[in-house]
Amino acid sequence: MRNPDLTKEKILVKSGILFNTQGYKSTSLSEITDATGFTKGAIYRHFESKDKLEQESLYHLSTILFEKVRTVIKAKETASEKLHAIFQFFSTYITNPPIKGGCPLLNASTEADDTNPVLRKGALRILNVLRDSLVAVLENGIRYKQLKDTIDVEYYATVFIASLEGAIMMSKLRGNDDDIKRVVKHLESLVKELER
Amino acid sequence: MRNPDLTKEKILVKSGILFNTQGYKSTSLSEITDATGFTKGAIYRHFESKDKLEQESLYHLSTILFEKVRTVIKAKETASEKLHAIFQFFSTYITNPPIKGGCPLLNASTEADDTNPVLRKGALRILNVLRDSLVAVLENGIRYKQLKDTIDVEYYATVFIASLEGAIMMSKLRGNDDDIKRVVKHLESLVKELER
DNA sequence: CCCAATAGATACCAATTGGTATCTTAATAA
DNA sequence: TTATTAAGATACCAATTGGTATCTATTGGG
Repeated sequence: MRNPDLTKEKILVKSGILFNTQGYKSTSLSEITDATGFTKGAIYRHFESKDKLEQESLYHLSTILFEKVRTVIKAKETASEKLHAIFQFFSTYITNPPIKGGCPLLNASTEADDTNPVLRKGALRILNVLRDSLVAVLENGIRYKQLKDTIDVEYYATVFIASLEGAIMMSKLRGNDDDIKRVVKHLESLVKELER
Repeated sequence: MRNPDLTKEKILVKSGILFNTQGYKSTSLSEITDATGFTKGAIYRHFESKDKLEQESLYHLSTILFEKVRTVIKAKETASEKLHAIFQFFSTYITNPPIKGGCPLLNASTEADDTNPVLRKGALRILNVLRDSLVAVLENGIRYKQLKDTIDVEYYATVFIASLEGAIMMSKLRGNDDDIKRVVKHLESLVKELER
């Protein structure tokens, strides 16, 4: 009947949804107990404080995100195809959200003011991993002669992430995928220019 | 001595900073009384509820933003120069923030989940005004033969805003302007292609 | 100069916050 | 089967939350 590992997992899943939709500080313990069906006693057995739960929850959200991105990348052969797949993944982010409440990077980053170093650190990690993934795809594309070797990979990785994240914000706000589709279209044309 | 209009203005200014840095729901009335030096009595005389204060505060923030953008645009002649000036304005947003706590659009939009229609509406309004401004600049550029007449203005306005907002998120998170500068560089080159 | 209106301060309210101490119940090892 | 450990529930805590009722003091109009 009892399964502490599963309990912790359930708490992470449910609180992750709440944190990602309502914000970390604005989500109360009682909302988490309501959502999970567990009591405060159970939560504080698995997490030493709410801050720690927020931290682990963000980490949990990011691993879900990375997993999705990684499988999307792995499924394709060439750099262009991989980039195309990543863009496609983001363009369905609003209409078919893999994680409720929008992008965890955007959410955590926005909430992370100077008074919340934990969220900031977590968000920074997501940004770095995401960037490293894109840089790797671009570098491999250059190595295997799929892309021009004059490409500034950091530059394009930055442009890709910024455009996609901004577009997610816009599309989520508007409630449709018009904006993200426009941006993806633009990024597609950008990638075409990078091909050799 | 007493000046109710000034009092209201002061409350809006101070609470605006707090809301924009810490978030709307996470900022408490007591933080606002501490920051303004006024008491709850004063605040509730000018604003019927905290929700209303949040709403008016966001509106106040947005007018500051629009004012800045508008002067930046007005100071230039051609469409390219206007766009250049807007990009420049955004590129100094992190190192020299006109409003503490990052972009009000990004912040309000991220916090505005389905349970906060007031913030959502305010954010949507900012996005629309911003977009309309860019569209107007592009259309005028076309009209006066500065830009190619084949341009999809909505498309480019979206790409501009998404890139800039995403870049602001990244640069604010990283604590430097590397990312926003990269993105602006990219947008500059985009504009070059639009010129005729 | 005084008085009515209003700006703002003070004092309260129930509800909720994160957190803790304690208790019960379920699983496990002997 | 029983004793031990740990999982989770219950009951509490002080502090804080948004909000209100009341009170004081300042203001401008007559």
